[in-house]
Amino acid sequence: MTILNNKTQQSSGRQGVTSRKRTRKNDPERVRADIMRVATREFSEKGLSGARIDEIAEKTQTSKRMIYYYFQDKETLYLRALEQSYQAVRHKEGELDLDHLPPVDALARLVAFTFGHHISHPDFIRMVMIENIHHGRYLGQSEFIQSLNAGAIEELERIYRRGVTSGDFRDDLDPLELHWLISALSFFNVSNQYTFSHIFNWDQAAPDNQKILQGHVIDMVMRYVLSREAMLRHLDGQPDPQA
Amino acid sequence: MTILNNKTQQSSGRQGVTSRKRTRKNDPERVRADIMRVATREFSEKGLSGARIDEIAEKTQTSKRMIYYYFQDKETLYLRALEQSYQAVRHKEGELDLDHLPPVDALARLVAFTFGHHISHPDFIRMVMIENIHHGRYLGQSEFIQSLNAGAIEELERIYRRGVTSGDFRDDLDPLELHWLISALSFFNVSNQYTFSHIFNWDQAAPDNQKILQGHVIDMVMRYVLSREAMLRHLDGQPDPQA
DNA sequence: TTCATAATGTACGAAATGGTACGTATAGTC
DNA sequence: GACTATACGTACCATTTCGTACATTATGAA
Repeated sequence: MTILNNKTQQSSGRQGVTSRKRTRKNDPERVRADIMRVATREFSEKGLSGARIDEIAEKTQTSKRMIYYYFQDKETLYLRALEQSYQAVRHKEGELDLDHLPPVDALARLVAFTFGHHISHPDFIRMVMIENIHHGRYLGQSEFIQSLNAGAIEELERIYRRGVTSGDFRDDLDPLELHWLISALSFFNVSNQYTFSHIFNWDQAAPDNQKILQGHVIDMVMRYVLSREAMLRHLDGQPDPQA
Repeated sequence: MTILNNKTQQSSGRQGVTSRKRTRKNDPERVRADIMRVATREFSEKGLSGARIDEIAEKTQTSKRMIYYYFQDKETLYLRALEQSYQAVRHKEGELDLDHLPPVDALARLVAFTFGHHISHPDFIRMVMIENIHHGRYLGQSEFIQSLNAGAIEELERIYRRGVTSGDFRDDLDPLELHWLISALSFFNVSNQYTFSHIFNWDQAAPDNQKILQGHVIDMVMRYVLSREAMLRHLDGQPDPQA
């Protein structure tokens, strides 16, 4: 039972250069954010059951005690990490500034952005995958995420309506279903890159191939949405007359 | 140290109706298959780290000992379950009998089948999701899976080539990339149904909506693959002249 | 200054969990 | 029937892992 009792004089030797005494600084916001940052990475990498609270604590500036102080238990911590993941990828409306573009260009750009945005946030993708493995049980508990994403398709809706009005787009599509199609292609590109690459011995993540796939996705969506007339122009490679 | 030693006369009371004595029957194949069946379900439901060997053992007719006897450790068991999942969904070439159909019809049918096939095998989808969470580390160890899927796109390749020859399809597509597009749409439909349904308050799994989505996917792929001429026929709703 | 409350650190515990030691039974071969 | 390799069961162990008891310090208000 040799318990070393080095309470005093035991300094982490990291944050205090001037004061060598143990002058603890209370900084709840920082501690919370620190935990969240580490937890999000751990959960997204290893899943809810794979992540270890002790490991999260170690990678933190603080202790395991604080995790349970700010978040009741592992599941709550996971839920908060999930929420933060969703929040982190949510881009502000109008950030793309698409409303001034002709519908055809606007849609092409939105699809291109969505595709790239998914690539830029692999840990978000992983969190969503993990959450789906859990049948969306935790997401269902979060009214926060629901409200957050409620307006996620407003931008697409505006573009689509403009396109229908201008005659560039067919008028029989549902923006939600269109969003589903775009999401599917963008999501799969990140989520399944490992298995797909392995099985077909094809380096899907290689920049060249990513460019090819992005081109396919954009073109595929455009061809699906364009009206008959716009499609003919598209097939003939003619520029948009409005441009 | 009270150890109850009820070795004899301790019968599970399940499998033997006639013989009341403990007449154990050696049946390696059955034991192995039993373990595999349970393990596959457990892993696909809870992931590699979430699944519990003890729980798998409990749901088995046999004991934990046997799991380690036939499979060295948890990871090997997972790998075998992964392999079995891939094997289970692999359908035989020609099973669909598409080669006698005109290319346009054949492709539409292949897409429809792929979409439905994914729906019919949710645990396979889950295993693939889980494996991607693990960066495809285990799949990489299995030459079995790779050889299994090598010919997975041969059917699509044949159809595509026929379509190019007949003039129904454009000639600038790569069958592998085409397969990627079809897979993405079919996979996402199962993998992300929980989060997507929740976020947009839309019951994606409802039969009506599944029909709608399947229609979108088929039509989207067709529009992407059709040649200019075939596209015009398609847009005008005219039947395939070859039919 | 006093005092209450929020914030933090250390050590520990109970249960879960992957894996194994050890012994027994089965079945095919000679 | 004797023998041996394979198949199988029970109890157990070492470690991991989530979570907490308990003590202490910081901070702001009265």
